[in-house]
Amino acid sequence: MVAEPTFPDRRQRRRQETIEEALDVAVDVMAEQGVAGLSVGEVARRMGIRPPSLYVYFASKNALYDALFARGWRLVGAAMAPVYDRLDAGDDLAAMLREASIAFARWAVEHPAYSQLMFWRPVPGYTPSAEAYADAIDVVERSAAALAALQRRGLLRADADTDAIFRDWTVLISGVVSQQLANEPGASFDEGRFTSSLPRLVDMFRTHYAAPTTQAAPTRRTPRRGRDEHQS
Amino acid sequence: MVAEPTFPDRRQRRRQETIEEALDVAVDVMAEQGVAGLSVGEVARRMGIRPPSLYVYFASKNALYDALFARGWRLVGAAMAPVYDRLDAGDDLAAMLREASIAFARWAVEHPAYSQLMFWRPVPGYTPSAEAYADAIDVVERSAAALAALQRRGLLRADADTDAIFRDWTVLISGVVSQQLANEPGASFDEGRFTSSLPRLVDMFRTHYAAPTTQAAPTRRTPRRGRDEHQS
DNA sequence: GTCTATATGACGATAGAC
DNA sequence: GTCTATCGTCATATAGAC
Repeated sequence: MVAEPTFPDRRQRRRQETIEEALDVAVDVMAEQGVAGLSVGEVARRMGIRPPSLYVYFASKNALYDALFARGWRLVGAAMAPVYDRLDAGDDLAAMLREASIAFARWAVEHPAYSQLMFWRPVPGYTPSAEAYADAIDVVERSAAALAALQRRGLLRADADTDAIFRDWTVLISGVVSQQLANEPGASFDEGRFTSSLPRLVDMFRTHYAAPTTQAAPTRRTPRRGRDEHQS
Repeated sequence: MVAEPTFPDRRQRRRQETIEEALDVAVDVMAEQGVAGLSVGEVARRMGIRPPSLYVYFASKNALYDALFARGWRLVGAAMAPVYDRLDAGDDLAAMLREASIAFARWAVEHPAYSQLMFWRPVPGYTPSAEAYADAIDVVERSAAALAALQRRGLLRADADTDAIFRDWTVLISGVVSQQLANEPGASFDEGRFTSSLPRLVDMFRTHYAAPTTQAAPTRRTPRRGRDEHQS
């Protein structure tokens, strides 16, 4: 117990590397065999270890799915991060919506195995744990907050229900992703028949929800004050 | 071979009834265990027969999936049939689009097991056969034809690409269905958060694609003739 | 068409030696 | 942390008697 030969964090780093490798391999397997076709034995085989060894890192097969689910949402969240920044600062509504929709849909289409696990629930007996689900909620709420901010800043019409705007937004994106993954699975994002429709659909959304004023409301204090200045 | 004791078509009817029963039970199993969790043994168990007996009716498990896939598309096609009729005759674009979207989405949400098998591809190792796929194509092409007819009749704008209209339409519907099934699986069609957004989204679609003329073009021969009168 | 019996195999998961 | 060995379960599918 005293004077250990190796640093504990070094052990932990090795461990974490093995876990990451297992997850990478698992994604490959899901991509080839289908999400529900993932098997612990196949992952171990491809890693060059025996199936029981994997149980050192994952308590069960569902724990493996859970790690993949959480990792997927963290990855898509990371892919969206720069977009959120620009959404909070930019003034060009059309460009921002286009960029946001593309960032999400592109990631989803280019990571079909993750997407199917995250957006559909194709694995009998697996439900995301509360911990894994928290990563999903993070992304969803950041997206909802970004749209709500656009509305607060006067870029989206004030007379529309904030939740409805977001719900319609997710329907558009998930519709494109669903159709693309289901009906043209092999196609790239840039060449997909459905992903190609994304700008047009986003434009439809923007036309419907853009604030009537042509001039975007500035972020700074404005002439018309006294109202609308009371939120955190 | 001569003078059979029972009528062949009677035998065939019994056989067909057994097949239908097996499919009904299979849908129940998919609904409970997940689409990929369907097992021949479980179906047999619930029917009160032994697993090998099912192989008299279905050559393999994938043949069972195939029958379910085809049956699902025939069912949704039947559910849509009256809607197609009204689409071809009616003049109220908003009402027709609303009705069509609701008919499809309602069926999908109320038959989640079928829907997941038909719209997503959650079963490792199963791909619909060409025969089963033909039933899917029937429905898709009838829907596309119905929208194209609306455009030809002047209810949808002539300057929009016919394929694009249909693609956007399917994205809307499938987006609603996907989101509803994935995020609020238990909810009824009438109470679902996403299905409730359907009328609003369809209205967005209509606003975008409705022909600019406020007055709908009549179906009968009209003053402006000589053009547009040449289709089967 | 139904059954019993069985081939055949994969899977998830655990025990315990090293 | 890795392995061998193994348990137990479930699955699809076939052979052949009745």
